[in-house]
Order: sequence, then structure tokens, then C-alpha cells
Amino acid sequence: MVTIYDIAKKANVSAMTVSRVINNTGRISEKTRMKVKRIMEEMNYVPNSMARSLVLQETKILSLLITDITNPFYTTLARGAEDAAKRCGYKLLFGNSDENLIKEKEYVDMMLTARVDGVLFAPAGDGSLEHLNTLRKHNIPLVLLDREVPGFETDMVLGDSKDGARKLVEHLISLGHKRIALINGALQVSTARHRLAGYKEALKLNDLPYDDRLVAEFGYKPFADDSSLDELLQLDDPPTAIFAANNFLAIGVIRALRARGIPVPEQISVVCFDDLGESSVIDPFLTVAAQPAYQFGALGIQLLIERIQDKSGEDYRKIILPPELIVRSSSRERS
Amino acid sequence: MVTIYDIAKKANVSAMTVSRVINNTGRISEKTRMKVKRIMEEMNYVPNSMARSLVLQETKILSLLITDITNPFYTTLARGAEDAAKRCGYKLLFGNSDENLIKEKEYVDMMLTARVDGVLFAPAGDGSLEHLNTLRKHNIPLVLLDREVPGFETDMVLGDSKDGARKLVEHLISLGHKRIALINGALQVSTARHRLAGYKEALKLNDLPYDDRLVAEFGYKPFADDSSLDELLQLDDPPTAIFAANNFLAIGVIRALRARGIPVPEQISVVCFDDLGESSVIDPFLTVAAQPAYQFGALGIQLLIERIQDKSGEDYRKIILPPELIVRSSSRERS
DNA sequence: CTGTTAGCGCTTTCAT
DNA sequence: ATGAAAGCGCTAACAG
Repeated sequence: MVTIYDIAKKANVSAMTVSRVINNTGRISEKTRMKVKRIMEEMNYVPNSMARSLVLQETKILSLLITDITNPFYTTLARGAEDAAKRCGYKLLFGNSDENLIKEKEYVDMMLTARVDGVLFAPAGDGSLEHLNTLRKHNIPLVLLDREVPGFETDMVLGDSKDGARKLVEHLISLGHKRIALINGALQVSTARHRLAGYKEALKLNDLPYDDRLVAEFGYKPFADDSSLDELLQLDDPPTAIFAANNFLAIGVIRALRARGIPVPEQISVVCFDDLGESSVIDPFLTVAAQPAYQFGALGIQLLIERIQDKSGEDYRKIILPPELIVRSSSRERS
Repeated sequence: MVTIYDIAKKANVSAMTVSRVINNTGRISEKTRMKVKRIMEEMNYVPNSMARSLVLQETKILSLLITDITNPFYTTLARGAEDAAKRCGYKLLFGNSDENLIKEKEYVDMMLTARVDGVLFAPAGDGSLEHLNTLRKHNIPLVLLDREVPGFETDMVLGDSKDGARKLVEHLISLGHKRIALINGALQVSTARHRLAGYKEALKLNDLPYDDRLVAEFGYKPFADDSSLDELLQLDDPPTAIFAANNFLAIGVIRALRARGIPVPEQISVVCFDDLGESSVIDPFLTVAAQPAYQFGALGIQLLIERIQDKSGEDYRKIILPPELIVRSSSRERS
């Protein structure tokens, strides 16, 4: 492995001079600078970031923890984060918790030993509090993404789940629907609670009763067992519309309805939070509250880097990104 | 920051003893081992992987470079890689080249300075040769994924593009199609060449003429400008079926056909390589040659780690994962 | 079973 | 404008 000492020897200078050339610090005569540069080229020198990190006490690595790498919301977010990080000279260490606190903890340990300079964290749920406190204890700058965790204050980039949910449900109400089901994520997750709140608010604002038999709690991941949907569909007064709390839940719902021979939107309208990815736009038909996923990542990195550079810092900032209602053909007038 | 010296002092032992406890090496009395462990807990000690890497000359970091993080083929592959890497105690540094050689080079430089122990590399194209040679020059173990690069030998995990293409085209032929178009990726990419070869072979085996007006070269990324499809559709003897060389091309094709009011599969059948992701299975209708994406990642990591652990190694291994023909409703008998 | 020494590749500080 | 020495946190090699 070529080190600055190898370069130094060949150039008849000290290692320090080489270091200065690499980092463009201090005063160096143009002549030696050129010579050193040439020799670095010749010898294929590549700086060793480990050694550098050890002395500088910074790694230039940020970590991004998401909960589902197969979900287009998170992959788009990841792109935003990646682009922003690279632009600022940071590497990005990915982690995928799979909505699972055990895996999440493993990643937190990984971040600690890797001495990442900061963490972009989409928590698996309220149980992530412990992990966040661990990071905080080790003084690692932290930005929460998409979900908040009660009892933990920090910089955050969030969507407006309540508002988006309210808009989706009011859209359905405006189409004449009165029996609207909510297929929700786990209430352990802040967005699920806020989407429920938005759902309730829309009902109340429109003088519709809240019927808890119309509300089911799943998880945000693709689900296989849809048997519990039957209870809901077999009510005396079954729903004419379903609000799925995220894209994967919507897919599960639509599949389940298809399997039961229930046409969408003819018999039941379906709307959901989060758009589907590029790959599903063959037939863009889902009415959604789309979130600016790329921005989540990009702004998150920006907040994080600002926090790293000014650790003292002002108060925590909370960025709320509004969702956009996109009406397509999966929702229509109640028949 | 807590170091082994802080622990050592508090435990009245030497730093070496602490190191031995951490790494479970050498002989240590159960008593001191316990004492040291307890103190590490108390002080929230976390080993510094930078320091460790510097002396051990290994980082326990692998790098995964893919060409499109929004494509479900690659995200599924990434999951396979991630799971396998974590199981073996490695971290995974992600990179997304976007099918772009400039970005790819930046990632290669990043891998070099980060001193990753090995690289899982899905090359952007034949032009990646230079980057691969750079990695090789620095003795970094390397596994090629999904695509090969002429002139570069190494371990690889590939699909069987030619065979899959042949099967898809023969499927169309068996449905009575005689005018079959190929919308291909860039010929700079090995899989595009192999898919073309499979396409030609199927035609030849069935005594159908090869007509280069039926073949168009796009790129594997989602495309916006579909005007060049018009030439193809406005031929005197237009295609009755289209073979898209990957999932995103198929989506582009179907969108373009929809925009022109051409019904699929009634007027034109469409088939493609690679399945769409979970998020598009709302209406699973594309006939595809599906590849075991998860396996690509998992086996790639396995080969890579074996290579790292036994650098001398045997000859390079080439794993070929066969695609599976899944017939759905986007292809039907020629009308 | 435990400790001492040296050094991984780099940069900071202080000289010159 | 350049260099020497020391040290970041850790472990291999050798001592005892």
C-alpha cells in the first residue's frame, strides 16, 4: 500500500509536505507541489480515510436508516439523501430495519462502531426511543425522518399525515361515500396515529359517525394474510370506500378485493397515502396523497450537515412537507 | 470518547487485557474478564472501528454498486446482498451509478479511500472496464453482478439473458406472432447484447427473418421520449408483439402504446425481461422472464467473502442464474 | 495469564 | 517554505 511516506521519499520531501499538498494547506512552493502531485499520480496514491479519520475524529460518513428498502417511498428518499450527501463530500452507509426493532438496534451498534458523523433515521416505531437515546448519549447528530418518536426532540423532516389523511377522506366524502374504512399501519408508528387522527377529523367535520369496526390495524409492510378484511367486508353496512394508510397496504387491499371478486372502483373506491413507484405506473389509477420523498432525503441530509457543522446550534428544526392529493381512477362516486 | 485505556485504568489492567476481552483472544482469567466487561458496560464503551481497521488492514466494509436504485430488480438484489453481508459481520456501503460512468468513477474513488474489503459491482457498461482495472490494481476483491465486461475476468453472478430472451420470443412465436419488435437497452451493456442474441436465435430457430427496423436501442432507464417508437409502429408491416429488454422499458412501451390508443394485448402483445416489484402487482399482467434478484445479491456476497478469505483462490467462478418464464395476460394469440 | 513496545497512515504543533 | 516529533485508538509480537 502506498503511503505518504513512500511519496515523500521519492520526492525528497517530508511526509508533512505531502500531507500539505493533499489537503491544500499551508504554504508550498509551486515547484514542490507539482513534483509531489506528479509522483502521487505515478504511484497511484490513494489517501487512507481510516488513518485520516482516526486523527481528525471525523469519518465523513453519514448513515441512513430506513424501514423498507423495497418501498418506493424510501428508495426515492434514499436517492435524495444520497445525492445531497455526495454533493457535500459525505459517504452514505445504508441500513434497512425492515420495521424491526432488533434489526434497528444492530444498525445502531454498527453506526456507533463505524463512528459515523451523523445519522438520518426513519424509526421503526415508538420503541426506537431507546436507540435514539443511545445515539444521543454518544453525541451523534441525528435527524428524524418521516416519523417522530414521542419523548425525543431533535431535527426532523416529516410529512403532514393528518392533513393528507383528512384530504383523502374528504375527497371520498365529496364523492358521496359515508361508510369509509381505514386500513392502517401499526399505531406504534406516529404516522399511523396521525393518519387515524386525520381520518377521524374528516368524519367529524362532515358529521359522519366514527365506527371502529371500519378501522383495522395492519403494518406498513406488504401483507399476505388478508382474512381479517373479511370481517370488515361482511358487515351489515359494509364500506363503499377504503383508505389505506400507505401504498403497500393499498396493494394488499386491492389484491384482496380482486380475490373476492369485488371491483375497484365500481363497488369499492380505494385511496392511499404515498404514491407507487415508477414501476407501477403502467396504469396509474390509484388516488393518492403523494409525498415529496426525494425532498425528505435531501432536506434531511441538509439539516444533518448543518447540525454537524454547528453542533452548538439553535433550537431543533422541524420541517413539515405537505402531501399532494392526486385524484385518479380508483376513487369514484358512490353508486 | 471512551478508549480501551480508560477501561484499562479503571480496571487496573493493561490496555492489552482489555483488547483481549473485547476480541475473545488469548487466555484471560474469568475474574478479570468479568471485571473488564462490567466496566465496559458502565462506561458505555464502543470500539473504534477506524483504529481497528488501521492496524488490522481490514475494514469489514463491502461496497455494493448498482445502476438504478429505483429499479425493483436492484433493490431486491440489494436486500439479498445486505442480508448476506450482515450475517457475515460486514457493513455495506451503497452506491448508485445511475447507468452513468462519471458517477461510477466517483464511487470507485470512494471505495478506494474507504478501503473497503471488497466490491460487488454491477457495471454501467463496457466502459466500466477502466474502473474495474483500477480496483484490480489496488488488489480489491471484486464480484461482477448481472453484467459482464469484455476483457475483464473475475467472479461473477449473471443471469442467462440469451436463454431468457429466446424463451420470451419463442413464447410470442408460439402464439402466432411473426413480426416481433425488440426494444433493447444500450448495446454497451452485456445483457442487452445477449438479449439481442437470444432474440435473433429464436427467430432463426423458427425460420423467421431478422428485420433490423424492428429493433430499437434505448437504455435500461425509464424513458420519456418515445417518439422513436413511431417509426416502428408505422411500418407497412408493423409488429404485433414487442419484447422489451427490461421492466422499465416495458413500462415505457406500454405507456407509449396507451398514449397512441393501441390496446395491449389486443392489438400488440408485450413481454419483458425482469419482473416488476411488489408495488406493481396490483394487476399482474406482464408476461416476463423473471430473475432471482435476491439470489444475485446473496450469492454475490458469498462469492466475494470467499474470495476475501482465500485471496490466493482457485479460478474465477461464474454463477449463471436461469430466468423463469412467467406467462401472464400481456401476451396473447395474434389476432 | 498479563504487560510492554512498536507501529498502522495520517495530521497537529512547534521548530527551523 | 519545510521538517521533526507526538499521538489518534487499537492490536501483533514478544516478554515475563
